[in-house]
Amino acid sequence: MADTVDLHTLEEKYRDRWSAEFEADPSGKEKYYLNVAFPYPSGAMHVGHGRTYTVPDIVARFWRMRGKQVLFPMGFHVTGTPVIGISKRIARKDEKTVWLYRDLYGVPQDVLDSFTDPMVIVRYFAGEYERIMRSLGLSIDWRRRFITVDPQYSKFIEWQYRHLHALGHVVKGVHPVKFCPQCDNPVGDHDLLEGDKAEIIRFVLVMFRFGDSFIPTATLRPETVYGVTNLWVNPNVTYVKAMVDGNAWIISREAAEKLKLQDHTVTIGDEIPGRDLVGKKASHPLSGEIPILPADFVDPEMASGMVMSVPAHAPYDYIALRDLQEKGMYTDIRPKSLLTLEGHGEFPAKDAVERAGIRDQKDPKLESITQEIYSAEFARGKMHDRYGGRSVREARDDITEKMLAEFGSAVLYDFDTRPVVCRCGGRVMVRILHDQWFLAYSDPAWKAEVHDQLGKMVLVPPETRAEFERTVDWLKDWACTRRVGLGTKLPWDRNWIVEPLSDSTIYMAYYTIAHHMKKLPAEKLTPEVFDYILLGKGTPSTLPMEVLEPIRRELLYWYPYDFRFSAKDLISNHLTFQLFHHRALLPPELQPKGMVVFGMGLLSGAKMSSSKGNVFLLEDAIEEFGADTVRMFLTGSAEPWQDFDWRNELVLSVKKQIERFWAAVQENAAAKGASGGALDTWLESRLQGRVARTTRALELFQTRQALQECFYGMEADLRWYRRRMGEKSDPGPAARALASAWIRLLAPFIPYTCEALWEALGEEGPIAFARWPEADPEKIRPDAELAEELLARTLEDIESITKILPVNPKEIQILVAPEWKRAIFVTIAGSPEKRDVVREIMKDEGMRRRGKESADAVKQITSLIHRLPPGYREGLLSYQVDEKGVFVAAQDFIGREFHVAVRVLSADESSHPKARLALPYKPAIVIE
RNA sequence: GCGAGGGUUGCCAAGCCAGGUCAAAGGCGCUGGCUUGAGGGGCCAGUCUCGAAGGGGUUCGUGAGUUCAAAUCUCACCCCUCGCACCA
Repeated sequence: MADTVDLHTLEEKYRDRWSAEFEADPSGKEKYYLNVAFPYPSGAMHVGHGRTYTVPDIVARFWRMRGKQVLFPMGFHVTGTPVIGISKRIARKDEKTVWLYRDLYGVPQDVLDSFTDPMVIVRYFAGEYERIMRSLGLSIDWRRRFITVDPQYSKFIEWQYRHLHALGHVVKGVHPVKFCPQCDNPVGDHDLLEGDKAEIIRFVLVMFRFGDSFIPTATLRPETVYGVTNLWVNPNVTYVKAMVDGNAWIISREAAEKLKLQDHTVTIGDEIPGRDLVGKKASHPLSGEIPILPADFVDPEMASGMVMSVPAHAPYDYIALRDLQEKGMYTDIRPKSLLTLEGHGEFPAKDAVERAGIRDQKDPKLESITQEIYSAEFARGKMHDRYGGRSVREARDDITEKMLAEFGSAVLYDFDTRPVVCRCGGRVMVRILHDQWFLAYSDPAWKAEVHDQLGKMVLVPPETRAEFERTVDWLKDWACTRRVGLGTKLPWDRNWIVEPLSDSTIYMAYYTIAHHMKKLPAEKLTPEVFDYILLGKGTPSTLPMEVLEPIRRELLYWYPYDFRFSAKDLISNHLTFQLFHHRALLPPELQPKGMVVFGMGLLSGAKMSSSKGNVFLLEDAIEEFGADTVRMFLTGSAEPWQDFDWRNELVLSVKKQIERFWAAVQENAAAKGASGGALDTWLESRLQGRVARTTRALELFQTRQALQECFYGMEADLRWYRRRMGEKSDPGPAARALASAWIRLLAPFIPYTCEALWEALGEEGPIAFARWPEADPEKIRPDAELAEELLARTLEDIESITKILPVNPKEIQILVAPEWKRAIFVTIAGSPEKRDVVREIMKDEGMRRRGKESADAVKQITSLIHRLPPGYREGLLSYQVDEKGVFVAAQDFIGREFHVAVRVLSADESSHPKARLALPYKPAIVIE
């Protein structure tokens, strides 16, 4: 008996043997192609990555053993900006970054010194990823590895974008972005110190004429211009007169700065104190001449810093006006209603303010009331007939258009919350970018294609379907080009780089041909070449058909992919994007077939985060526990789509379990016991069920469920088998069969251990290609399983009794129920309608003669049947179990268990009062 | 705030869609016993609570409801996770 193994030696040995074992070429076998979202190699792998890649590996190994030709490839995503930032921080010896890379990730100093070049970083970590993935035992075809800036891959991107452009899916547009004037760059939410939730809002500037100038008031509700009674200006703020595109505007200084970034030429001129404007008049063609009034709530940082007042419909305006009027000022101004809203009076703002008991314009409740009125009026409001009589929703669009076209209005973008601060400390503003290219995901026709595609796909788990469908509806145009970062240049506009998410949408197809592409010079990979390889169109001139034809054949062999795996955070972008691109670029027969979405990883209950240092490095985990332990823990503690929690103490117990498995297989495989009797039949029968359920679980990607069956379940069966057999005898042939099947069932999960055992048992060939066990229905013996179940249940009963009894038992009697009770059992258990059963039974002459005894039995048996597991109950109906025979055969066993003599007899042979309690499959037990 | 998913007995986690089979699988931890090579070994049992007989009582985020019957169905509320865009 080889008790322990040196896992590390063992793993190293097979790692070498496996180096090229999983290279997969087209063959006569049915293919199975699965892939995972590739990593961005900017740091070390942690155990969370470990699970992301182990789950598909288990699936790959499973199908391989089931005889499919399996492709499991891997590449690296290196496009984008993060590594550029990292290299800069390394160059300026940023403390936190150096700590992260040198101390946490363990990058050697000389390597770290070269990290000032971003390409060095990604190449280094791509190498590290491969090394660690190999040590984790991933069955990847490494010949196909590529990174997203390989020149051949860039050619592939160029081909895609030319097509998307030609199809009208890539369009040019204007795009407001968060922008830091200090950095002179757009900033993403992750670049922000403050205000990362701020959204860009589009305001319409309503231009009020004020002498030779304009006062632009910013609003989200331009249709309310008909209800304007006055303007608001903050008397304590100093405004400026600025020349904007040749016209004089009176706005806040902040607003002037904003306008500069939004396609306006702005020259700031004289200052104008707010209080100087108070009491003067302004006018607009749609509202007439109105006065300018003072209000403290007017914020110079908000939009233009000028506000038009609609007291009938805007609570702030109503309150500010009321405050003034209570002091006896401007009492001639009346709110002016512009729409009707069901459930509200003429002036909804007034109703709401009064209902909420708002005191003045500083009341914090005003915010929510404003929101409430705004939503209600937008959803259900109807303009008065004199203002067109349309719904607010429609009127707003009309009036916006009209104002922009005829009344000199402009658009001003601003944030909904403030402040928004860049990491550099500078104030972030909205800037309009031009010439930005977009993927037109908002196109309804394109969306419809993706909905259609989703309908044809298998989504695991099924709950994600709703989220995918929502995402498709919700998606807007996606800015798909960048000015900075690593990546492929947009072929027709070389000032732009294809954005990182946008260059990784159909790369799964590239894996199928990547190893061929590597051998071809990039400059020969013209669009025509890809047209031929991917679409079968044309005759490329740069390369001979003898070269291209096998490449296309390989693509067609593997593609489309069967399943794509990824964590759930990619649903709202990548996983959905790739469906758009597949539909746009590839024919119907090459569309994706399924996706599996993972949960996230926790480390001892806390979120795993590299930047916070709360990570457990995968390499350390493999070093400490062994690759198999890591794999089994990561896939056995939760199903792939559930979040999992890495806890060292739990991992350690998994390691012990594997060691137990190792010893148990050795012991049972070497067993020489003679062909066993009923017990071997039982074990063999159990095994068939385990095999069937393990297989089923893996077909459904349920790694945890599969392990429950093929690890813990098998172990429990084997334990019972050994316990029943007793110490002395040697395990029989069923145990040897189990050992062989067991190794293969676990091979996808713990391949190193299983490969070693497979070899130790003298089996031919690598276990990765061994035949997956199949359940043999001939060997399933429900009667044998029922008999053991009966025994086990009775054993439990005896145990619970002996525990309660304060005395040491000297003898156990098992009193089996008489035949007539079994007849009742069969009648009741077999009857769908339990109520009439009693009457039926009592019709029988023999039953009636027993009187109360049979009536009691009916009651007891009904209650017993109610408690039996359904499978067990049905089994007992279909198969006769000779109760007495079972207990007599197990007499020695029971005696051994309890160290007392055991007698088995029929209940009607005993005069003991307990004897009357005997029920079918629940014998009376007398312990004395 | 919006969209999606989730809250089960010390912990992890089945069960919930198809209501009774559920005091509720399995693993971990802990407790006790056995193993007459004790130390990260194996086996057996217990682990909500009461019980001198295999049984009873109270539980499945909170509160209501439907039903003969609810962890499972309905409604409301509380809490957690993921996503909310140019970022991998």
